[in-house]
Amino acid sequence: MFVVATWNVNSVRMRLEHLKRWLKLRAPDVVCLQETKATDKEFPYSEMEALGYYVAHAGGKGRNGVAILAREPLEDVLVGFPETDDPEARERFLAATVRGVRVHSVYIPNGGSVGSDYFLYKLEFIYRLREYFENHFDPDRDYVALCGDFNVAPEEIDVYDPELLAGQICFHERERTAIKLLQEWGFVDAYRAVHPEERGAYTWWDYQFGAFKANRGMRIDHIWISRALAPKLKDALIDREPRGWERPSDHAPVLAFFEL
DNA sequence: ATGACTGGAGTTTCCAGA
Repeated sequence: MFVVATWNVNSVRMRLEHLKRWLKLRAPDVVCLQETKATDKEFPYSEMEALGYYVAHAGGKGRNGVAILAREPLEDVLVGFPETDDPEARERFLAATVRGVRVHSVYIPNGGSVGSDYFLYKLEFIYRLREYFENHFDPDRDYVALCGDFNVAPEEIDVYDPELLAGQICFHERERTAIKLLQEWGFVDAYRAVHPEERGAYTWWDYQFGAFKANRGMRIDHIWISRALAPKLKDALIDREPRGWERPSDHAPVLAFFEL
């Protein structure tokens, strides 16, 4: 089995013990991390290598930051969108090839408040992702995985209260339209493919309001795979366990299991 | 009705997160 995971750790330095514990527990082959909140210099390379992982990291000071860990060497590492020189994208978009799969660790901007400049940047970022996949891959031939914190819950069943959250950040119609267009390039949502009807399956819960205990959350972290890769998918799950550990990330990891 | 939590920067308070 070839196991691919994604996890927004909300600071790799604050979460280092959780990350190490979880890597030993689940032993995934590939892990995409987001919100490492670390410069490349601050990233704990040696700790990951000690656990048997090769590492690619692209980060900055204090915010953002994405990484890919893999048990095999990472080939053709790409930082940021290849056709633009958006410095922020260099902390939010990282790609590498592992076992013939082109893996992307992406941290789509949160977007701040609906209608702000930052919200427009979020939409633009999603449209640029669509263009990138259009320009570089064929969804019916290439093994592509898009993993990360998308900051968008695609469907009503992906949020705890669709009426309350309609029009709010991460569930606004414009975000959902953009993310749908990205998916229509040729991606299959791994978790939803395995659990098509399941409600209450979330990957993020607010630190406040006892949200995790009450399971008031949103499914905003995803592993999307190209149609070509989809027949190899055997299982997918959201690992709620580390969200219950002491001083956790506010996100839970998502895992997808393949027979390549 | 409002706030309620966390991490980081950098200063003792603010911003961003979602």
